[in-house]
Amino acid sequence: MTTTDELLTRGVAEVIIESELRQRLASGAPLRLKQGFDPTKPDMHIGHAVGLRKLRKFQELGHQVVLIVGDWTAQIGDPSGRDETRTRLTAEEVRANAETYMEQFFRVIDRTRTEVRWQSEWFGKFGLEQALDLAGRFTLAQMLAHDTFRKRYEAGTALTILELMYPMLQGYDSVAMQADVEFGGTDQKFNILAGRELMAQLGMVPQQVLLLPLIPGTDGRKMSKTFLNTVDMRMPPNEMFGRVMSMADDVLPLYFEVLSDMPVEEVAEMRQSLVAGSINPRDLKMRLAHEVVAQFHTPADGDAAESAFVRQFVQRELPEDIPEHALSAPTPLLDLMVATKLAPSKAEARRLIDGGGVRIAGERVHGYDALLQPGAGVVVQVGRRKFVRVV
RNA sequence: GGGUCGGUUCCGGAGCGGUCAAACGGGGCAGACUGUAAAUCUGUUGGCUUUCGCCUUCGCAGGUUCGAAUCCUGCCCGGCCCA
Repeated sequence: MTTTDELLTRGVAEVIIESELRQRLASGAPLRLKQGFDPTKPDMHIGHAVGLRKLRKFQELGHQVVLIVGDWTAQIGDPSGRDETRTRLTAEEVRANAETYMEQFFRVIDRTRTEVRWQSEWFGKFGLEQALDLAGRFTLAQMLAHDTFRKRYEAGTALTILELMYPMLQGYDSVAMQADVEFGGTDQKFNILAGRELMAQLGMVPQQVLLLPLIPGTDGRKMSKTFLNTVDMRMPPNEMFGRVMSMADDVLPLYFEVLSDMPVEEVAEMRQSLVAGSINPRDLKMRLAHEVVAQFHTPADGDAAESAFVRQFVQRELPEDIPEHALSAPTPLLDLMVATKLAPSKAEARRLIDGGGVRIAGERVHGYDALLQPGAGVVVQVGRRKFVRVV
């Protein structure tokens, strides 16, 4: 059983207001834990799982999770951290994305102690009168306290009134759901505090806040779809394993802290060992990659992905699951590469060959004129991870 | 409504009549080194063509010119200033 101390410190960036939240936890009454997600993309990544895992720990202590599907806010687009207005999504796009979200939520959290609510339940019947009332409860000065808004305002880039409404809508969710605690990444601080503000104005007990750290992606920057540096919850095991292995070494302690159940003492030891250089980071990363795959798929998938990784990248053997491509006649290499998607165009295929990135049966290719025979069974390889077997 | 600056290849951002498929940086891809790490170094980054070359691309539509991303006209979109 997780202790309250660990619950509120492990993998937690900030608690507002800690003493109050401790009191409410101590009271023993089940709390309503709110977290919202804007389904702007079909895939969730393991950064999202950080918050979900924390919710799960609370659930194990008997608390109730309320997931808000931000079908309205997704259409505005959270301006936090953005230097320009986001593209607005249509209701249909949002709905389709939300479908896939459900399945992903429940890879981590307990379905039986979760209430899923759509914003359209309350905003769908929101009238202009209510919208204006909401807008009247916040001042421009308050909004400009938000770094993102202030910077854009000062830089003179476009900033719509609609975007200013975003925090208000998210805040209203907390009112509608009577949330006791709201969970979110550190980038959500302003929006979540707007919820506290609104609740207080309406005479409710302001929600407590648990802010979770944002984790870095494969390139060291914040994990985000926009940067193409994510490890997605729905990635196939081998790819997921590989992505984790390509992570920078210094993410290891944080990753173990927020994405594994490794005891905190052990995480602390690991951090020291890494600094002291008394442990090979690669071995730890293998363990992490295994842990991540086991968690989002199964432990057996984790084992399989690990041995496939060792075979392919450590021992440099061919992977087991090479896609096959049947030929009916002798085929020029360039055509084959395009047909099998090893290269997006013949021009790119030539560049890859020039750069020494193409191999046939393990031998580096030098000219463009190689011809592949049907039934040859040879493997054509581009780079270290793209393979096709010609049959 | 008026004035003014601007819309360039994935992104940022040069170019301002031919030598422009378009500098430079970022990102991506490939190679070297490795632990598919980081850092570093190298190459490459519209398509077709094995060469010559051809086609599409610089907000949109026309026009001037032997020739335009570059000049002109109209339109659309954004920033700033004035009202």
